[in-house]
Amino acid sequence: MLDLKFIRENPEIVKQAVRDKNEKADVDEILKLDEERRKLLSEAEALKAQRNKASQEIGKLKKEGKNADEAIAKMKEVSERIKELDEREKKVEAKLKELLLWVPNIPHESVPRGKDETDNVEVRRWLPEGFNFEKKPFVKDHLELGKSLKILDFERGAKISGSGFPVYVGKGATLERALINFMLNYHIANHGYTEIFPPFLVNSDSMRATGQIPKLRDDMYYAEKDDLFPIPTAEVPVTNLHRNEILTEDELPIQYVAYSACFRREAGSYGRESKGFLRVHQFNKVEMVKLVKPETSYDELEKIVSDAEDILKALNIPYRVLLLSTGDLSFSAAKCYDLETWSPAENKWLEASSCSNFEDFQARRANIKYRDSQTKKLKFVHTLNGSGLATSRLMVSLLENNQTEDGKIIIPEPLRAYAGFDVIE
RNA sequence: GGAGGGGUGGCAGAGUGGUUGAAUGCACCGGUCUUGAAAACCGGCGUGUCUUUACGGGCACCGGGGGUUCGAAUCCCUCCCCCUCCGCCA
Repeated sequence: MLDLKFIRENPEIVKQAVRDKNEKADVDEILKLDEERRKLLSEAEALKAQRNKASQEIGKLKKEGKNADEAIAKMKEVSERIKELDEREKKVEAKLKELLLWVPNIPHESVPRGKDETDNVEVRRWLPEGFNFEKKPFVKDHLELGKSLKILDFERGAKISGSGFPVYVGKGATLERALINFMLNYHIANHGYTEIFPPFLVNSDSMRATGQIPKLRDDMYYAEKDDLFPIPTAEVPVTNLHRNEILTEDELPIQYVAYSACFRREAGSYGRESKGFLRVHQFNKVEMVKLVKPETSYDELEKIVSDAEDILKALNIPYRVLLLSTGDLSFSAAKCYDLETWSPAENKWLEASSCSNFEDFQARRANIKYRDSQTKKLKFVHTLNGSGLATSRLMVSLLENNQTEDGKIIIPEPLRAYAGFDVIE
């Protein structure tokens, strides 16, 4: 959420952001409601001041045993008028708040302006020793590998839950678990994160705070009976850990890493990159979340990207880093890098991580502040998160890049101790 | 799911309709004292919002929402959360 005062003072910047992000929030309507609300407020508050004063007088009169009927009758009228104004003000405010939730965050000045993902900018790429993009003739895709090695079962997943719910079998299941543990331990040991194991179902306040609702509501699963949402990412519960809290400056930066299953309806995306692991309704992800002081958040963003890259380097997986253009930038983000891993079978890059700085956009919704030691004032923290990483897309690259001519999978060295085997055959 | 108890400022904890935004203690900040520190003493110390060039002023907030009243932390309704006991259960 943006600061209403900021919108009031910089409507053109906000409108530009709405256009750049291909959103359709009605800034003019917001400004109109804002003005109306303030007008109603000042009128109602003047009357309340009058009423408060009179009520004190009445209290005094009664204490002295004097008659206060006249004053009471007069205030009764004033109270009626206040009630009327309050009701109108509340209606306007509710509408205003609803509209505000649809205003996207403003892209950072360093974000390239563009209409969609085709305008994203490749920042760098990293390729293992001796790697080349030439497709070897024996290369199978992850579906074929999963089937021939009996480590992935999409058909039975579809039977028990529907398409997009893969089942990991045998060494496939173990490898998935090894990958998760490796990534968690790596971030804890080398990057200074504290592990969180969060709830996988959260309430609507949490979903609103991180920005999933209202905009992405249809992409979320929902347990109506209990008013709970299965999380689309650990970002939601972990960022919300400190919702409505005032942190001390010396607690910052806070760095959490969390594994969670992630649940996404992916409504309307059928047929689009939906093969196998490329788009699923449930997947596993290790997520990094940071709460930091505003002045450090862009440095922290670079660090979080590099933390995710370290995993890919350790696993020897070819990847590239993209800086998203305004048109591809998510609703809540001010700046975002994607990490894409190479799939030799698909002959293309696959998004495996997304690292974003939300500045104070989420903190404002979640009401997460800290007290600045210099000014003694409360300020909103900046929040960031990055996948470190999502296993499904990563698994595609991992399997495909490590297959041998005779159809085996060589397990990358760092995962062997976790998996307990060196090869899948 | 059933029965009972409870949610007040950073924390602890008073307060049951009329100068209570809220006693008191702790914590915190400034000062006096001290070579320094501690103790003691003095003073300060919530958030949001509206208004004002500014100083300041208004309003709201005692878990959330609604109601009664001239007036609500205090009374009523409703929801949420926490604790204890019972039931069920991985």
